Amino acid sequence: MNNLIAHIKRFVKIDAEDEASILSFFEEVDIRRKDFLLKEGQYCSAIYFVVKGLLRLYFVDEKGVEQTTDFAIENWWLTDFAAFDSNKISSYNIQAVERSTLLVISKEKLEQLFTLHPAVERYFRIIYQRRIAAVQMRLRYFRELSREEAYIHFSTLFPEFIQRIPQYLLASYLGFTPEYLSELRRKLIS
Amino acid sequence: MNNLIAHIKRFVKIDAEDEASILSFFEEVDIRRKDFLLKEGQYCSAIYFVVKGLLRLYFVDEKGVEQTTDFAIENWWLTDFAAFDSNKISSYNIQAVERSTLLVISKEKLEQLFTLHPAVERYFRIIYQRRIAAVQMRLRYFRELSREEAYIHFSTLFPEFIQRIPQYLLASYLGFTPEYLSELRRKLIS
DNA sequence: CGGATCGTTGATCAACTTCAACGGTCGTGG
DNA sequence: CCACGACCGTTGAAGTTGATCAACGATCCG
Repeated sequence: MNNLIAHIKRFVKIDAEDEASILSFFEEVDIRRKDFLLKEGQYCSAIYFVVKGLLRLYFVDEKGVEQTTDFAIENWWLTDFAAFDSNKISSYNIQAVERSTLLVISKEKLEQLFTLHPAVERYFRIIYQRRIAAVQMRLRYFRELSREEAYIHFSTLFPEFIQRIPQYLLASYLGFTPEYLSELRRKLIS
Repeated sequence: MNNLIAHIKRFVKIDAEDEASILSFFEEVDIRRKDFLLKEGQYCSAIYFVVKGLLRLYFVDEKGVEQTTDFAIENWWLTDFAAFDSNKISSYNIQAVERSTLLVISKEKLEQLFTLHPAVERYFRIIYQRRIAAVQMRLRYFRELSREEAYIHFSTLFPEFIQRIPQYLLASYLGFTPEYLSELRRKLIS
């Protein structure tokens, strides 16, 4: 069975006969490493479900440095929510860190899907709620922990994830420079 | 007409005859300045809609310093989403900054309300989506701007809000010390 | 094999914190 | 209505954390 349907079923009940109808709203997309799903300056009218692979959301700051603000692995949804919600131009990029398989749905189709299958709207209400909880926790860690503690925390919490991404992306995600991460690692090994 | 109903109607259509039914799920609560709706160590089984007034969400860090992570003014929802969603004990406090009037609903009642009035679940899906967009933007400002720039940005964007809160709460919200904010203000005035 | 990409190292520097002390103001009880 | 105490904002000195810059080494991939 499809990953997405399995994920939806973790949160809401859907009839077996509705599964195909729900899936028909989505388009499956394969994307190579380093390819883009969204580039700064474009409208962001779709949301992506990661079936397999790894995506990142980043922006480029005024100094030209890429700042990674989100990752998405299997069973995660990703988009530039600010642009998606407001129908404005995005100032973010979405790029594949690994070769990835996605399910894509446009904003309009998603709204049609909600109307036809209210259970899916409930599913989104639930995963949105969990996401708000997750972001709240992340903001807290960012606030409460020093950079060193944040690195230790994150790398002990998600060791398998650390393996999948290059170090400079982790540094960017945690909000510091690759040089500093390098220094931290040396300090922590000894 | 009630504030909450007006707010819901900004996002979804509801029948006039449903308004009373929806409101009957909520309890109106008045709370004095400095009083608490939630204390660290309690379960957080309710969510609050601010009819009038101003709330803050904060935690106490390992040094004993209060860290304010959210404010809620009129027409905003507030809770500790991490604790609310997971049914775990909260590590946050919710306190009234001003005398406030709230509408309160428990998690169970909210779920009953969703089932009885799907339009309200749609309303929550929509405001959750906007909230995720807002938090994403906030995380970006936090990342992109220096403390000085963050202060300038915030105080020009929400001048009337700045009036309502003491300076040490603003410093806490922006993630720095009251002393540093004081220094910034002096520097910026001259 | 060759070039680009990624991680490392060390020196210098800026941003922000910490701590301690002081002055003003607000609200509350006498 | 006044006086007192708690709370809040300010100031300055010293200390930390993490950024920046430049250069080098390793590795991966075409």
